[in-house]
Amino acid sequence: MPTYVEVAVNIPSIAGVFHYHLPPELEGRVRAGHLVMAPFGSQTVYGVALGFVARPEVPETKPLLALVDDAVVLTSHQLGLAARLADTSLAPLAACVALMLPVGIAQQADTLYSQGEAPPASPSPLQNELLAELEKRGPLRGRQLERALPRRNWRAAAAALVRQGALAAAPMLPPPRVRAKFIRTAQLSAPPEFARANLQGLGGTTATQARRQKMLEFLLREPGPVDVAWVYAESGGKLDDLRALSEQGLVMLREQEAWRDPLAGLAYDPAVPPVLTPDQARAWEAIRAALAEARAGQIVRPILLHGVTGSGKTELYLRAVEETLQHGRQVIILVPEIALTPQTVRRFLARFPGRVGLVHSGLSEGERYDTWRRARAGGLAVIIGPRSALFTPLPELGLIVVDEEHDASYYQNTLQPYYHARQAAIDYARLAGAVCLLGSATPDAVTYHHARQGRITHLELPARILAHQDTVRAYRKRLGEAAARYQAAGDQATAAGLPPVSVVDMRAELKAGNTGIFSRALHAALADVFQKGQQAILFLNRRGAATYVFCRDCGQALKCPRCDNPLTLHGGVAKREALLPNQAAGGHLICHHCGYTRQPPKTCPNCASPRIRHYGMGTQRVEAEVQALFPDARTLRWDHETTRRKGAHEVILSHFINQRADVLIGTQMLAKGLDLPLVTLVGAVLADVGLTLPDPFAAERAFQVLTQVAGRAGRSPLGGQVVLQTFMPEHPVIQFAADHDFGGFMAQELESRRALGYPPFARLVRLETRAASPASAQRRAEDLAAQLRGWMAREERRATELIGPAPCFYARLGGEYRWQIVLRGPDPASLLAGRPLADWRIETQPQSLL
DNA sequence: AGCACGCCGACT
DNA sequence: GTCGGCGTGCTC
Repeated sequence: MPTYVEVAVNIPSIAGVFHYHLPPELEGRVRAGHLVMAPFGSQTVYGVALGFVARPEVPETKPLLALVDDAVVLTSHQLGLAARLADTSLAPLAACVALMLPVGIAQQADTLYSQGEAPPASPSPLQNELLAELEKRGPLRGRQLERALPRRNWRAAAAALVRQGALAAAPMLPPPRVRAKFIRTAQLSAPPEFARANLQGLGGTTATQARRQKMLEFLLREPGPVDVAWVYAESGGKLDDLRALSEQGLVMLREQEAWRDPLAGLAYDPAVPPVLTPDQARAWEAIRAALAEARAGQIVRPILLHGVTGSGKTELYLRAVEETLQHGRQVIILVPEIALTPQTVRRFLARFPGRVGLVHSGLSEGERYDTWRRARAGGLAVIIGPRSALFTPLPELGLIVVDEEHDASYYQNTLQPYYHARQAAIDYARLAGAVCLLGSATPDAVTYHHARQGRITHLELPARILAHQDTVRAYRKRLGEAAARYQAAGDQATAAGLPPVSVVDMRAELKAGNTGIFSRALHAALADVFQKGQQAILFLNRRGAATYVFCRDCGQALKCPRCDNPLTLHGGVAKREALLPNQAAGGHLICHHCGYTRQPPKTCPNCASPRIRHYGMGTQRVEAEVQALFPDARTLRWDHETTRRKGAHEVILSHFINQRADVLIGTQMLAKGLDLPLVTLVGAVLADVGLTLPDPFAAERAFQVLTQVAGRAGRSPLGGQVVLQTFMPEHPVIQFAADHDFGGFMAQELESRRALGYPPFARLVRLETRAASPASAQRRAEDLAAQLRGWMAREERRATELIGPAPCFYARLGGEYRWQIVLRGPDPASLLAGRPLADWRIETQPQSLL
């Protein structure tokens, strides 16, 4: 009676799991979490053993072919997390398992094509191209042919040729792309006295003799095994010399596994932990207690560490890490994608030298693999990285930190599974018996609500700590300013207020005859900052900017007469003309809720002003304006265009931090947790952009981005100020942001979510389809809506509501037309479990309905 | 993902 | 009559 194994095959789009039996040679060797090779249809694939079953689902099973690696690729907790992710995201289990495999370890199967014996009978042009390609390049894999003949149906052409015998096709499984790296080491193997006695008579010519002598002398100084490359460098010798010494019994040659360490060569100073403020000390007690409870085997609630920018959250992370490490457990620290600057990492490196592993997109495949392997072997105790770092295998996970937990980069929406790393971290911590620590200055509405309800432990750090005493001292010295002008700051931990925010009504500017993009107040503030040699940030909200249509006299955005949703402009004018009078604009206005369409009006329906504009300007435009007004100011742009190059973020940032520019002009990226000491002015060029998007999460996003960007000012004893320019000065989001009133904003936002039935008071599922024509997308959406209504009726789901179908806000993406259906209710995802919806894009925790 | 099977239109 | 388009369904 053979053993049956359940396997998730490494083809992410395959929904099911499959049963195999163990051949005799693998009996007793395979465990859950092992990477195995299995026959699958006509191909051979990699897969992950999930566990054993007593009785296979099918009468005939095939045998597993091989065990790829003796160590498991997924820990038991990771297998649990994969199953949980598959359940909650409705994605195939194989896709969730694939998420946790290091890139390159499990290649996907392919077919190798080579020229056949028989001549092709009347080949088509495509077949000739295919054969010519093989003639030129030799045998090719399917993936290579795909690239050589993109978007052509070469597979059918190839199949016909195979039938004729003009082409040979063989299934193949590429070997894992990454391998451990080995280096050769040398070590003295004889007692030093013996080696010294043998320094003469090492054979060969005098030159050879001298080289080998040098080698021995070097090894006499080095106690342990050393990389042979060093030995060569010291002696001018090579492997033959070492071999000769080895034969004489003087030297031992060995192969040693080497880690490719991305942090090698990064300098840091060990740091001493500072004294905690009373707020920090209180929070720390709660965190320490939770860590102790978790170690005692209790399930502990996640913790929200809620503190304004600069309130000392990072120090608490560091203490929690230290405490966890002291008990022999490991830590994962998730950070937003962009925050992975040396600035962030250095504090952890300084505190835990040699124990920190860094995961990020800039690593080579080999470096990433080695970090993964080292973590799995227990050689790294702290892993820092973006959302994917959550899936680093660790033998005994004790703590997961999610820094800036509200950050949008924790949500994956490009590939299946569509999941939120914050939720995954909470689930994973529970499975692994670890503590999950969430930190933010502006927590997500859902997190915040749960913290208020007690489902998450809520710890607050209300006071700000002054930072950057040293930088500011240097600044004062340089400019010779009287230090007395600033309040004397203590050596450590002095409370500092949040910067004052002024709201500028751009309608009044217009009435006063100022038609420029900067108000008089912002202009004066910029002049002051430049004159003092300080720095400024100009923030431009791009989200929704292109379609924001509003009246420049009364500030009203145009709304749908049927459902009061903001109307959006489609097919409008080119961006550079966006601030010209309306007659230049074409296109039409659409409501994305109900489909209402109209021409852009000539006058404002609210106040009859003819000055209706749609807004659109880029960072280039702002930069040009600054240069025109302040010819001496050095500008620096930080936007999508200037950061496309790898490492560009770091370059721009260090440029600005080192004061090689006076003003940084950028988009959303500016809002991330950057620490820019000399910035004393933040200007939001048009703060209301993004408020009028037809999305239930628009207000929260806009508030977050404004609060975060305002927090960039005044992080030092120099103080600072924020200027928000707006056409809607009375809008609550602008008001709450200006008052730094997170609690007030959230109270109102949650009340409105409750009234309208949005998360956290209901759950949403977003189903999206894409098609080449709008009509076919619409038809598919309507067909599914009918089907969904049928299922809802059959299951008597009266509390579940179907919204739509409607075209998505971003109705065209990559040449395809998008339509969507939204389900809302207590548990709408359960309606879809197990349904045949493979070609639909389904998000169970949508972060936007655009 | 691959690949077979099966059903329709346009070529030798 | 066959080739080849691609829609559907299956792989333990």
